[in-house]
Amino acid sequence: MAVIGRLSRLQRVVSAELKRTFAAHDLDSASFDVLATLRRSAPPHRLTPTELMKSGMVTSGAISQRLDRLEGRGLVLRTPNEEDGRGVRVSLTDEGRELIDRVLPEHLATERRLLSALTGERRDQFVETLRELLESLEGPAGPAGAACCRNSGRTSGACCAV
Amino acid sequence: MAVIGRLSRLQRVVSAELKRTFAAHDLDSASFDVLATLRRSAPPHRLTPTELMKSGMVTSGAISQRLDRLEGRGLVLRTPNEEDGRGVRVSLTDEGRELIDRVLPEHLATERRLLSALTGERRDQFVETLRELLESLEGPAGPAGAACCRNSGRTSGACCAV
DNA sequence: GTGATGTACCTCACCGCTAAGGTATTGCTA
DNA sequence: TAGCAATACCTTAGCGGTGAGGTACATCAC
Repeated sequence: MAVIGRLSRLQRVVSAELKRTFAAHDLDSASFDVLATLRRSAPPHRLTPTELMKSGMVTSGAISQRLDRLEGRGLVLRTPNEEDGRGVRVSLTDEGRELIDRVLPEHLATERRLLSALTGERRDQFVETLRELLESLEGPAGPAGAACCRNSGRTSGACCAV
Repeated sequence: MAVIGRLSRLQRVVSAELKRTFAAHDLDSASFDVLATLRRSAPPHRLTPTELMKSGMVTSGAISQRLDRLEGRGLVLRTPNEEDGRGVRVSLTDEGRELIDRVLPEHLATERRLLSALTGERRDQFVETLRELLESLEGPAGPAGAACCRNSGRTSGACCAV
C-alpha cells in the first residue's frame, strides 16, 4: 500500500529527471527508448517493431508512430524483412547511432546520480526485490517484455530503458 | 541501471493491473486518484485543486479536467472557497463517497496480491528503500507532493494512490 | 492448392496530459 | 491606498498513447 504509492511516485520523479537529459539532446523518453533498445540489441542492432513494442511495453500503434517520427528525423531506417513479407526491420542510421552514443553516457550518469543515496548493498537488495516482483507478475519468461532480452541474448538485462 | 529500467517496468505492470480494478467500477486511474485522495484526507474530506494537483503529481490543467469529469458524473462537488475568493474546495458527493468506499477495499486487495511474492521483512526493506530514495530526490519535506500528506495530518502516508 | 486462422504492421478516432497563457483575487510595499 | 507581484484556477492547442479496425502475408489442416 505504502509500497505501490511510493513506487508510482518514485517512478514519476525519476522519469521526470531522465526526461531532462533526453531533452538536452532533442529527444523524448519515447524516442530514447527506441534508440536505446536498438543500440543495446545484439549486432547488427536490428529489431522488428514487434520486438520494440514488447521492450517498450506500448501498443503497436505507438511503435508505428514512434518509428514514423524517428524515421522522419533520419535516426532510424525501416527496411523490408526478407524472411517475412509481413514485417519490417528497424535499424539505426549512422546519425541515430551517433546520437544515442552521445546520450547514453549522460543518461547513465543521471541514473547513477538518482541512485546515489543508496549504498551498494542496499542497491543490490533493491534490484533483487524488483526482480522478484517482476518475475512473480510477469512470470519467469517475462510474457510481456522479455522478448527483447531473449532476442538480444540477454536474460537479465536492462529492458525498458526508460 | 538495471534499477531504473526495472522500476519503470514494474510500475507499468502494476498500474496496468490496478487499472483493471478501477475499470470494473467504471473508473480510471486519474479519477480514482482524485476520489481516493479526497477520501483519505482529514474530515471533512475537502481539498483544494492545488492540493489534489500536488498529491497526484500532475499539472493544474489536468486537475481542472479531472474535476470537470468527476463533477459531470456527480461524484465530486466544487464549492467556492469562502476564505479565498480565487479558490474552490472540492468535496465528495454522497455518490462519490459510496463509490470510492466500494472500490477501495478491492484496490487494497489487488495491491496485496501484487506484493504477495514478498515476505513481510523484504516488503519492509523495500518500502524503506523507496522512502529513502524519494527523500533524497524530493527532499525531506517533499517539495512536489507532500502537501496532501501535511494537510491531512499524514507525514508518512500513502500519497500518490495510483 | 484452398480456406481458415494467426501474425505483423499500419491507420485513425479519441482521450488525458502538458505547457502556455488568461482571468480573478490576494497580499505585500511604497 | 495605489500599484504590483504572486497565487488559484481555468482554458486550449498540441502531443503521444490506446484500442479498434484494416491490409497483407504466413502457416496449418485438409
